[in-house]
Amino acid sequence: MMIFLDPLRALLGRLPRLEGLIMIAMSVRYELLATCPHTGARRGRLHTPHGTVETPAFMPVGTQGTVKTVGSEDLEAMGFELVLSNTYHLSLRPTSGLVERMGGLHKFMGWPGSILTDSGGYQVMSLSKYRKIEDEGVAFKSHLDGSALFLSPERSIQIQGELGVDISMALDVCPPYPCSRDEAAEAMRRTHIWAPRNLAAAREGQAVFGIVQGGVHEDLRRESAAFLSELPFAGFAIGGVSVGEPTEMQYPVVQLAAPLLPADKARYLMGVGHPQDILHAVGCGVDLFDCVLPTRMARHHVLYTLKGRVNAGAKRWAEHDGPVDEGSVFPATERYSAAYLRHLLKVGEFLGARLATLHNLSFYARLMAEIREAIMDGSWPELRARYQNA
RNA sequence: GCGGGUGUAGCUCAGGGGUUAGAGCGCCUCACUGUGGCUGAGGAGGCCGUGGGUUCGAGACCCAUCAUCCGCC
Repeated sequence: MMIFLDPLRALLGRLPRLEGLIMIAMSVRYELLATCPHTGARRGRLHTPHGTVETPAFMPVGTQGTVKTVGSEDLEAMGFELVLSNTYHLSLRPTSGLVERMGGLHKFMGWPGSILTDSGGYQVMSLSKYRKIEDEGVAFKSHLDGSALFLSPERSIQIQGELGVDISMALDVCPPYPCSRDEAAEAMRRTHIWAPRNLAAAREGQAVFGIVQGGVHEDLRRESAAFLSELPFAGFAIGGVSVGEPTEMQYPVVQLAAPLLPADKARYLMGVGHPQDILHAVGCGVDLFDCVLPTRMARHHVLYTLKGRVNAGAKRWAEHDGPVDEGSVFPATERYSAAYLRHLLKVGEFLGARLATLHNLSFYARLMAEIREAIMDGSWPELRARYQNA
């Protein structure tokens, strides 16, 4: 694999905009405030053009420029400072050009906080039957109407620049699980070839995060972390996890990769996860998370509680005149009984999905707030105990 | 009151003499990880209205009865 590194470094050395890249990285800056006395957890701040993100932080997923069923005012009220959106989906509809003409994604969705966009790398996996990967980029056939969309690293970064987001993710190749070692190595190779091309395509002030690949293979993960760490990314992500692998295979990857990433930059674990997964990863030194679970589970009638997930559509709630989650009543949902929520969910009313989403996002917001607190005051073991059934 | 129809799973209904009675919806449990906006996988649940009869054998055929629907007085 080392055979790929030298030509890439040579290529990087010839990039005309390399000097500017150092400045670009400064538009997003990570500030370390404290480390946990019990684990490798880090308490920090991520400074972006749209404010400060207290870390560790969770990003609600807003693929189509909206966190499904909730508004930007709701996200603000729950205390979120950073949301995730998506290059592939927004470039199909309404197109990045339209968003740019409307003043950028922040203004378009009425969101004053920070935004990070996935590059389309995840769609390389999730929409695998609609695309073909080459070294030049990924040729998609739109899942909507079959029209062509070519995402190269340059194009993905350009689109994210037009969207005007705070953090652009590098286009990578996210392999599924299970996959052969050869597939994982090939995905990593392409991700590495593309890494400097992503950086070179960035506008002035556009922060780009690099993504570590390597599947479940220790040597590949080491190689990927080492390779990417030498590039002037504004932050680093661990990709290619939460793609179907069992928990016991995900944890060692995080444990290995997180500490290998530069300590002065933010570390982002993509697509994770369950509350337990987040607690584990924070303990390994991860600062940022995103996951569809709280929002998708809500639409599937499942609420997160400290006692575990609860099916809020179950019949046992039919005449329950109190909240589903007795222990934690969140402001957005406290006035509605479990009986009413169940009714809304069962008949498919939008409000049901919205209330469940508000509940789950509030749960995740509180989890992250308590994580940040526990790192500072040393109460990490107590926090782990509190969430052991969540 | 007369004539006709229908009674099978919580609901709507298949099955019209031959192993252990089925479907859709509903119900229950589990799954969902950088979102293709209610998906997927399992499971529970029936004295086939009631009582008699025919038959080796009845959810099915016969008689009675009850319930219910439609039409006519």
